[in-house]
Amino acid sequence: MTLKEGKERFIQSWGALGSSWGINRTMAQIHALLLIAPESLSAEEIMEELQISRGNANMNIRALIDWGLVYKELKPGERKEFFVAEKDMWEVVKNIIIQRKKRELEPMLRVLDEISSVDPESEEAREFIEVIREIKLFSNKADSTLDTLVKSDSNWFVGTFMKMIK
Amino acid sequence: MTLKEGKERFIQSWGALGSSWGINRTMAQIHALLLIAPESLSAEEIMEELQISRGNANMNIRALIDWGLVYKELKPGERKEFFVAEKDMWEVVKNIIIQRKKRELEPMLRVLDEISSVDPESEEAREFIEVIREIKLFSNKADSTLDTLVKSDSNWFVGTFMKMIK
DNA sequence: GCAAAGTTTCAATAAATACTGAACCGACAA
DNA sequence: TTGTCGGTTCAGTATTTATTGAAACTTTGC
Repeated sequence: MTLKEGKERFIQSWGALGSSWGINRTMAQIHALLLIAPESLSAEEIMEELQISRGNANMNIRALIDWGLVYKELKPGERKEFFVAEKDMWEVVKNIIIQRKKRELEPMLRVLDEISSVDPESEEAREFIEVIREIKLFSNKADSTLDTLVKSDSNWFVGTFMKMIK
Repeated sequence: MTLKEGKERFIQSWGALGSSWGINRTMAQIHALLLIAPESLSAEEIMEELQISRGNANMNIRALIDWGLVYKELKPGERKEFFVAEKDMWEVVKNIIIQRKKRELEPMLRVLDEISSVDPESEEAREFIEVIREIKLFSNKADSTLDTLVKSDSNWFVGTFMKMIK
């Protein structure tokens, strides 16, 4: 397989993976492109490589920066911005966990709290409250487990975890 | 908050959560509806409750069964099928992990293997191979961690994990 | 102040995804 | 054999989501 084919395959697959996880294809592809880029790239280069418009590139690059997966790099003397991806996969996953926790898990926990307040006037209502309580319990546990996970370091994940739970 | 409002809020939020994770809104809503239903429901009842068509209901119920999140229940004497959700959240999460691992992580691992075979003829190619190698290493670790996770029981998650890693 | 180089925004549009509804299938009972 | 009750499928359509491209904005140098 040639380098060119390999790169294309990777970008395409990473894009597909993203889109089945609710991340738009282009955003994932830009991420892939930057992951394997030997140097930081400018918006122009990204547009060129992926055949996308300026607006699209800009918005998705911003989103990647928001997620902490890509950094802006200002080269001295150059007026335009360059972008590099975080290459440490543990950092990548940690940032994704942090963001999704904040954007999805936490709002869900708030909803679960709110709806716990239905009047327990009927048997059905009491059963509803109970189901919600269990989901809440589980979600809280997940929430704090993820917190701990995010605080721990890469080594822990790569090395210790497997032994510990065996 | 009334029971009706609470249920609606839950179904709506669960649907939204699903759609940000690449699961279609209706599928997540049916799941939510079944999670809080005091009894198993027929396709008709689901259609009625969520205001969706027969075809839509049918396809998404099948998908939920595929994922192991919903069971078919045949009531004696009744001709039609009824559906119940798996209520144990740990089982729910486990099944989702199993499915997504199979559908997304494993194919990705295969792609990473394939593209490891690019000719290391240039310096750039060697760098590419190295980046891919690291991603592969990390993904394999994630893969086996998830395997272990799935094999362990609910108690482990709810009870022991937190203490262990502190 | 003005032009050049670059970035951001967003309304219009394209593309992807989900949904509908009608036709079809199979099991059963009369 | 025919009719009924449900389940399944899928082409056409609707809805949602992503993308484009042009205008507006910002920064910098002259």
